[in-house]
Amino acid sequence: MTTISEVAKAAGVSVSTVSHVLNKTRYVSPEKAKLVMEAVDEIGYIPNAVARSLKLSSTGTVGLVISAISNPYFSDIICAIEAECSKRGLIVFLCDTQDDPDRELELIRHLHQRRVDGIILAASGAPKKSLDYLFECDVPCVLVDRLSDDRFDQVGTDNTAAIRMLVDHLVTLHHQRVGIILGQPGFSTTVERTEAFRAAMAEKGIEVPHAFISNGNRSTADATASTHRLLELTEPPTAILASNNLAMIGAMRAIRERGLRVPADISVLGIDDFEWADYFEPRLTLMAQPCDEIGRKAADLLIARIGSKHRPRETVRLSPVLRVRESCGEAA
Amino acid sequence: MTTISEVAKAAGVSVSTVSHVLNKTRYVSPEKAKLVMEAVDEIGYIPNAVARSLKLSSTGTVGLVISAISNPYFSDIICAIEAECSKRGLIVFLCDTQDDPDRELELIRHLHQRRVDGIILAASGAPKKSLDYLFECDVPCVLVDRLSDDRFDQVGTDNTAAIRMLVDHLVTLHHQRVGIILGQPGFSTTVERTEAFRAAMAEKGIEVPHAFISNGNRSTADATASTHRLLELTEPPTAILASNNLAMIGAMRAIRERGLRVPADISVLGIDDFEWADYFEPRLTLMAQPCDEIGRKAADLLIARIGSKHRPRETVRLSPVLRVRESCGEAA
DNA sequence: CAAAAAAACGATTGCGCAAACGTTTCGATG
DNA sequence: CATCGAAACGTTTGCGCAATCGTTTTTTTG
Repeated sequence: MTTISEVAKAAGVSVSTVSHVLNKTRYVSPEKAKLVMEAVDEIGYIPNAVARSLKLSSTGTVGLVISAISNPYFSDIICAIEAECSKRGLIVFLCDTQDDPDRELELIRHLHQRRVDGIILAASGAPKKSLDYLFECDVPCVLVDRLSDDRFDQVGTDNTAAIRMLVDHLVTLHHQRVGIILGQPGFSTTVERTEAFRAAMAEKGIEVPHAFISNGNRSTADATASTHRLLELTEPPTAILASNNLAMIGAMRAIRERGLRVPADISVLGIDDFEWADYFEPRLTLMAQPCDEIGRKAADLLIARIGSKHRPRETVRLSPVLRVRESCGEAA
Repeated sequence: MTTISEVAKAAGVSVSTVSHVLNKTRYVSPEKAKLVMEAVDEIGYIPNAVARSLKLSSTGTVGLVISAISNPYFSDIICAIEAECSKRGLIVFLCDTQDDPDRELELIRHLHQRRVDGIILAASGAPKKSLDYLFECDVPCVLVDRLSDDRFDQVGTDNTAAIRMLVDHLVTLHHQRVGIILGQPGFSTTVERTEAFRAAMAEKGIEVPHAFISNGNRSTADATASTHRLLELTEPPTAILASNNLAMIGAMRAIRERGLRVPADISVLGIDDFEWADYFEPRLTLMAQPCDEIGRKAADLLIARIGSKHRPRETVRLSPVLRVRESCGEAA
C-alpha cells in the first residue's frame, strides 16, 4: 500500500504539497499540482482514510443500530438512511441487535470505539442502558421508530394519528367490536398504539372489552395464537386491527387456519404497508408508515446534531398514509 | 476523549502495560492489571479503534455492496451476512449501488480508502470496471448472487437446478406453453435462468416460442408490460414463470389488471419466496433461494480469503427449495 | 533600489495505539 | 558471591496523514 510520502517523492514535492493538492486546502501552482496528480496515477496511490480519521478525529461514519433488520419496515428505513447518508458523504455501519438490549449495548460500545460520528438507533426494550451510555458519552444520536427518551432527537410515525384514522375507518364501516393485536410490550410504539386505540374508541363512545386487546406479541406465532383467542370468544370482534406487519402475518395465519374469509367473515386492517399488498387477496387496508421520510429526517437530524451538539432536541412525528383496500368491509 | 496514556498516568504504569492488559498480549502481574482496569473504569477510557487500525493495518470491517438493498431477497442476504460477520467480530459497511456501475465503482473505491478488510459484492451489470479494480488492487472479495467472474470467490443459488425443478413441476401439471418473465439483461442470473429454461424445456421436448421469453425487465412496471404482452398473444401461455420477485410482482399486477384468476385462468410460479406467501391468495408456488446459507457462506469465504490471499478460488452454488402451493394448477 | 508584503512551498509534529526493543529486578546456579 | 536468565515492566518508534509553523522566492511599494 502506497503512502502520501511516496507520492511526494515521486512528484518531487513535499508531503504537505501533496496533501494540499489532494484536499484542495491551499493554493498550489498548476505545475506542481499536475506533478502530484501524475504521481498519484502512476504509483496508484489510494489515500488512507483511517490515518485521515485519526488525524481529523472524525471518521465520516454513522452507526445504524436496528432491532431487526429483516423486518421489511426497517429494511425500508435502512434503505432511506443509507441513501441520505451516502448523499452527504457518510457511510453506514449496519448492526442488528435482534431486540436484545445487552447486544444493543455491546454494539453501541463497539461503534463508539470505532469513533462513528453518530448513531441512529431503533432501540430494543428495557433496560435502556444503551441510551444512558450514549447520553453519558455524548455520542450524537437519533432515535427512530421507538421514541421514548427526549434526551435525544427522535423521528417516528405519528402513531396516534395512525390509529385514529384506522378507528375512524372502522367506525365509518359500522364496526363496534374491534380486536387489536399489539406488538412487543414495553416498546413505545406498542404503548402509544394501545393508548391511542383506547382513546380513539372512547371518543367514538365505544367500550373495548379487555379481551379484545391483545398485548405482548413478540412473534408471528404469538400473534397467531392471540388471534385464535380473539376469534374463539363467544362474541368475537367483527374486525381485527394488526398493529404492525408481524402481527398482521400472524393474524392472517390464524384467520386462514380457521377457514374464515376476509372481509366476508371478518374484517382486517393494520399498520405497515408492503409492496405486494395490491396484488394479493385479501387486499389489505393498511396504514403506510412514511419510511422514506423517516429515514431521510433521521439522517438530517443526525447530521445537524453532529454539526452542533448543543442545538435543541427535536422529536419529529411524521404522518402515515391510509391505503384503503378491501380487507375491511362493513360490519355484519 | 481519553487516551491510553491518560490511563497509564492514572494507573501509575506505562502505556505498554495498559495496552498489554487490555489486549492480553503479554503477562502483567495481577496487581498492575487491577490498577489498569480500575483506571480504565475511573476515567471512562474507550479504546480508539481508528488508531488501532492504523497501527495494525487491519480494520475489522467488511464492505457490503449491494445492487438494491430494498429488494427483500437482498435484505435477507444482508441480514445473514451481518449476523455471520458480527459473530466473527467484523462489522459491516452497507452500500447500495442502485444498480449503477459507476456508483458501484465509486463506492468500492471509497471502501478501499477506508481500508476495509474485504468486500462482499452483488455486482451491477456491465461494464465491470469495479471488478477489475478489485482484482488489480488485490482487495479480498466475494461475489454474491451474480456470479460472472472466476477471479473471485462466488456464492449464489444453483439457478439451473432452480429452473429445472420449476419446469419439472410445470410439466408434471401438463403445461406446455410456458412464458417466462426474466430480469435485467446482462446479469448472470438472468443469463443462467434463460439458458436453463431453454435447456430444461428442450429436454422435455417442448419448443418455446420466441415471444414466450421476455427479457429485459428492469422494474415491476417492465414486468407488468411484458406480462400483458404475453397474455395478449393469440395463443397465450398457460403458465407464467417469474424469474425473480420483481418480475412476480409485475406479473401479478398484469394478471390482476386483466381480471384473470390464478390458477383457474392462468398458472403462475416463480423464484424468490417471501414471508407472506402462505397467507394470501393466490398462494404462490415459489422457489426459495437459500439466502441464509448464501450469506453465511459468503462471509465464510471472505474471512478465509482475508486469511490467505493465495488459496484457490471457490464458486459455491447452493440448492434452492421448491415451495409448492396452489398458484400453479393443471394446464387446461 | 531597499524594505515590506505576498506568494509558494517545505519540515515537522502529533493524532492514539501496538509492539519491538530495552531496562531493571530478583532468584537460581556453579 | 559473581554470573546468568527469566520475569516484569518501561521507552520509544512509526503506522499515514493534516496542518501548523517556518522558509524561500517573488512582487509590490514608497
